[in-house]
Amino acid sequence: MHEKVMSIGTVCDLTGLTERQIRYYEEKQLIFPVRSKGGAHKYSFDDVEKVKEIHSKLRDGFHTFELRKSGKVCCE
Amino acid sequence: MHEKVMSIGTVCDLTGLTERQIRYYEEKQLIFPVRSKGGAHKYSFDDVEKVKEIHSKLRDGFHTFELRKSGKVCCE
DNA sequence: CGTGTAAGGAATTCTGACACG
DNA sequence: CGTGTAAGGAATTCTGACACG
Repeated sequence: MHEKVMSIGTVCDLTGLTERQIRYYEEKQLIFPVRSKGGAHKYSFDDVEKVKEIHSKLRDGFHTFELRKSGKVCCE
Repeated sequence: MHEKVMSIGTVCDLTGLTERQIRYYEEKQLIFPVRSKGGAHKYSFDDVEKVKEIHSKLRDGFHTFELRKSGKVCCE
């Protein structure tokens, strides 16, 4: 489930989050989608799970830089 | 692996076929993608496998209507 | 810090059709 | 029959930025 095949819109559907949130997590290096020819970001099912967990941790009071350092959401 | 999450471009990448071929197999009711809000077709990994097999059978001399009837590529 | 939004451009996908054979 | 292509429109995604706080 680490094949990067879905676009951001699908990730939004699966997680219930917005494009903005997903792109922000990516900007903070918590997830690493691949780029297709046209520049579109492609995500895997693993990424979907990570995004959900990141959002959950943020609600618990954590910050993105803490999540990155702790490796709590870096499962590769 | 039956979750419909990828767009046709990704299916092309994974199968090596063209959009035209994939849409044709769909027109002949050999694969059944779901539609997202915007009208885009979404495919699953199962669909990718089916597409590969359909193409393989066609090269072997079969016709789309035969594949549909025989159920050789209808694994749902 | 994490997220919302308006902005313009670029790439993707869709449909129906003509073509070959 | 199965696939290629040119055609125009609609929906998607991208990036950088201003905003709040």
